[in-house]
Amino acid sequence: MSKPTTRDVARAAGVSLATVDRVLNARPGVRQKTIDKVNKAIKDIDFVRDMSAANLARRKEYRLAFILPDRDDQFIYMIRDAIEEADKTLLRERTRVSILSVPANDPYAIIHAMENLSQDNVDGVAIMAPETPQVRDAIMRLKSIGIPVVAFISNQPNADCDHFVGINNIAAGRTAATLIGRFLGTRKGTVLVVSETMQSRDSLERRLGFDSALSAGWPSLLASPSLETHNDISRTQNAIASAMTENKQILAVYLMSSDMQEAIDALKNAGITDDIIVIAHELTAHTRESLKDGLLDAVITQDVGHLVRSALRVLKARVDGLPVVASQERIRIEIIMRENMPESIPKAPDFTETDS
Amino acid sequence: MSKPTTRDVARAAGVSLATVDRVLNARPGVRQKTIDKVNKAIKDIDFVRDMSAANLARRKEYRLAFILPDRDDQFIYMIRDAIEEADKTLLRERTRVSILSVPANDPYAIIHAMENLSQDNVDGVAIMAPETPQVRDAIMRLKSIGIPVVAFISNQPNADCDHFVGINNIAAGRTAATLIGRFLGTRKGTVLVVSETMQSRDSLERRLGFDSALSAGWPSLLASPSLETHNDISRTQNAIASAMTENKQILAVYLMSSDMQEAIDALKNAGITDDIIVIAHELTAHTRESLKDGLLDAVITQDVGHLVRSALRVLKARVDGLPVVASQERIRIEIIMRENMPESIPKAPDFTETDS
DNA sequence: CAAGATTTGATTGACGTAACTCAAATATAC
DNA sequence: GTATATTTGAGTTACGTCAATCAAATCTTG
Repeated sequence: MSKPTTRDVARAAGVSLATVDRVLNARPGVRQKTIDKVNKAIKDIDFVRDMSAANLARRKEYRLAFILPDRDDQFIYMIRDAIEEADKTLLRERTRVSILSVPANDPYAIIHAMENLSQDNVDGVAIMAPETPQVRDAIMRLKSIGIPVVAFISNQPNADCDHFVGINNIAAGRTAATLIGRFLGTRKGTVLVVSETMQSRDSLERRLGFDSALSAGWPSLLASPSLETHNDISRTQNAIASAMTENKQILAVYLMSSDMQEAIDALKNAGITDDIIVIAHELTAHTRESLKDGLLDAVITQDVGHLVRSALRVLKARVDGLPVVASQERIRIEIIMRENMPESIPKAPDFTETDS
Repeated sequence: MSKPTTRDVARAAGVSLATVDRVLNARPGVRQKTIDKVNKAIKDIDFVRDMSAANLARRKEYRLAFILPDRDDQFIYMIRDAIEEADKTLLRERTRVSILSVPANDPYAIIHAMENLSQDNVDGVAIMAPETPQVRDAIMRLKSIGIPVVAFISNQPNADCDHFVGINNIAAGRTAATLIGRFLGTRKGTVLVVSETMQSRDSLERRLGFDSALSAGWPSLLASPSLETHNDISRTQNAIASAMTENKQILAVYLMSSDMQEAIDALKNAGITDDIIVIAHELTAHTRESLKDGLLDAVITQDVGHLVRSALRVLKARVDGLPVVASQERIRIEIIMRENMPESIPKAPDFTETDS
């Protein structure tokens, strides 16, 4: 006996095909009693709706969009690449993925971009943005008009997003502290903490996790106040140089934001020695190089490909009203050292069929 | 302009729909000249065949199978669970996944199981088995009758598998050595290496990576010869107990095989102290517990859900003659410490639709 | 150049679901 | 009880591809 179809459901429930369709697609005009009858029949005969047939018939296209800051940042570039690759591969699954770049320094640009989104633009949105009341309101608007929204990399705990695709930053901070603590053993001294800004929730959470793990596990190590670089090269140079010369007790450095190439350069210029532990976030071309050099001792990272695909899967599931597989959507906190650094992955394959 | 269909291809190539179909599905009776014409048209108008429609029309089911050892092992259990979960979720995509358990101690059982496989059983196979000439031959037979095969967790470099789904075990060994080296700093002493067996390629590779990284980075640390437990509890107890008492210089222990609960128990019984670093493989209920206890300092692991899904994706792509997305199929070597241990994930959701 | 073989065209009915219409049946209100 | 609103049935067309048939056109070969 082959797989049951909607026809079988109709027969089992003693209703017509039209009614089954109404129930399956949550169309109005069906009594609760009938709905229950149909659902029972679905369970009884173990019906699972054939998504390929459904999508075919529905000739639906999933139009999904990412809103990203237009920062000039290796990490953002990697995300872009991953999105473009995903767009290519998902073409055959009737899914189009687009990127909306918004100026990172203009807090209203993102609001305007989001205001232009509606049902006839887009079916789902992934947002990477700092948490502000305006962004929250814009997210709420999208949700209210029935567009699923996921928070991407930066969480938006107060906007009621459908999902958060990203790592637990408190745990990431704890991990950084643990690595530094274990690498330093019983030595006594200071850990210099550098962040692009402490305005963002991500930084605050990392700092929180870092401090709690460090003080709990390695009381002999003292974390410095957060040195903020604000994306300003000369400022970064000066601040780090003076921090390194003033404080001779610095045994480790925690670079809390992503792709802090200026800070790494500054450390080099300040004549940092090999025995000082340096930990950074996100494996990019830059951090990869510094890991090889030995300047960086470990990088805490998340897989951008996985992030992007996870966001797309979740959005698609939301659009279809399906549950998500929680275990698949957990983004892992990865620890990369020189010894387990993956080789650079070749670019996306081309999609000429390889029939023979 | 919406997505091009076979009809558009036919028009662009100046041939009939039937011919396009013949070319697309590699049916005989088409001149090379015409084939080229059609392929050019496909490229020109950027046609991608709609797999859902194709599968629907073809009413094809993907029947995929995993061959697993029936070891009584938490890691294997986790793999089983992941496969069953995948089977449930893939039901709606006309994919059935089955598990063939073969006795781990009987080297011929797997051969017999594989001999029973043919085109009318299965469309693709993932094999987790030690590398033997018999297994290699059986894989070659499957390949020769057109069934894609991937090596699962244990590589089969001499059988010409379509893919290897698993981690680079040399890199895993290197990672273990690096963690131990960095955690111990400049201390001098011995690292006890324990493996279930050294017969398997996995163990050999891990050992290779471990030794090379340890001797290169931490010449003050000496790795012991591999202590083999052969899945024998009392033997494990005795061997570890005597190793620990005889050699007072043991600063670290590397448990090279998966789920070595007996070895962990033996270490406990031998009165292992907190300052001895212990590293194990695979995050299971057991190792998770020992991480919490503080007995284990780190676990090197691979995500079973990812492993299973990756194997299924690759097999499906092979069946369809499509390329795989390399970056998505890279299995990561994960480092888990107490501080970044993911909470236990709730079991698979049930699949009652959540339309509202 | 005829006979046969090969290649191509035109057409049709699946596959399982969606979306729509119109009519018929049933429920609810007054 | 009738009038009205709500719920259900029956039927149709479409989605993009596959698979098959049969006829027509085009190539080979001697």
